[in-house]
Amino acid sequence: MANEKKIDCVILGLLSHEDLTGYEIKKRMDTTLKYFWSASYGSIYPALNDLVARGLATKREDMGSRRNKLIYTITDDGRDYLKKWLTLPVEKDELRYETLLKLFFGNEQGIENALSHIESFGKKIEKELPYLLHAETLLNNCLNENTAHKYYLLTVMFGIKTYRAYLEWCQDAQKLLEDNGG
Amino acid sequence: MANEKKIDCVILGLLSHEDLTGYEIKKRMDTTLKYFWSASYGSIYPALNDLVARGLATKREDMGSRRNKLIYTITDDGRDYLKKWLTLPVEKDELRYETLLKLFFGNEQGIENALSHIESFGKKIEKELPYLLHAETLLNNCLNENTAHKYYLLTVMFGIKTYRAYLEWCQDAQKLLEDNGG
DNA sequence: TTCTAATATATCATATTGATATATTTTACT
DNA sequence: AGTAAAATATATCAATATGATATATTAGAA
Repeated sequence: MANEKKIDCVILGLLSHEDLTGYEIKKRMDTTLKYFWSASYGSIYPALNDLVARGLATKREDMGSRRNKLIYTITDDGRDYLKKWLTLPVEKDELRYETLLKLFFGNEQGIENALSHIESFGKKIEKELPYLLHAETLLNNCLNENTAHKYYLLTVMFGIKTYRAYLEWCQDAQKLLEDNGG
Repeated sequence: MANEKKIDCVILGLLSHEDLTGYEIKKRMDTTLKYFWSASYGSIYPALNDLVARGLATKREDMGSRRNKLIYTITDDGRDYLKKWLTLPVEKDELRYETLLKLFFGNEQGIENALSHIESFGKKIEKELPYLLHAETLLNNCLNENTAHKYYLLTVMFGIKTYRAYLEWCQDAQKLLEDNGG
């Protein structure tokens, strides 16, 4: 049981919470998980077919609508597979920030350009932080309703801590460039 | 001039500092850049050939050794390409942390498992932080030698800020799970 | 001298993205 | 009631990247 594809594990994880369509899985990725994971339709739909073929999920058509809606459910084997993966050591935590790449090579364009990238970065973070703070409040208020909530809260807390560190860094970085300018 | 492949930009960025072989480029990736970017041989070598074909870099054999060593140099066109890319807005900053994924779905395995992933994560960060602190000291001591140094320092400062935030989060996360356990 | 680690280039199956095509259904507006 | 726009939903594909591996040379240690 090696070589677990991450996309399989994420999908099974989401299906362990509730039955979902491929489209809904993508939405979860783009809202809840986007702070630490992402995936495209081009990986989600093939993975769903594959999970069904391997007996880790089942597929049914939604009879309640005329729409071509395919709802996926995790099987017992799928849940075992997910549980097993959860115990395996983490293989890779990767940060891939184009902003830092542009700053690292920043000498080629100079200070104004670097400052503008730092400003854009800071604005993006400032815009997203309120959503994390809101999520933190909500989760703190319903922590005892469902044991799963504290695990969601963990990831939200991570986002808040790092985003605040990012904003502090923006200030330090601006200061360095301005004091050390020309 | 749209659709710049990131691998092309990173390689040109490294070549803007000094002439390098593909192997040396990979080493830079795995040491200096690894905190915010990565790339494999499978993307580096084809990209180098492509850059030469497009006139953005030149290739020469190292005559000083019998080894099959190919040294790459950035051209004026390559430098223009890099400079242009540096002014374009950042397209994507992405964090992809398997640790957070396993924690998000952590309810399926429980608290002990989650705590063990947090502990591993914390140890990994504690191990890497000294290298960043060392780099910070070195760069601060030679900031006026080369204008490029302050740009390197910017990325090191980012690493230190975020790694310290990670360690704080580890403590908060452990506390939450232990207080809220069972 | 011989073994190991580092240097160096290269390829390839597998995996993923990002963009796009297609079609239906719901919502908002007139 | 009609219709335009937005959201829902599945799917595919070229371009790209990874991770593993093959191959060979050279430097340094024992």
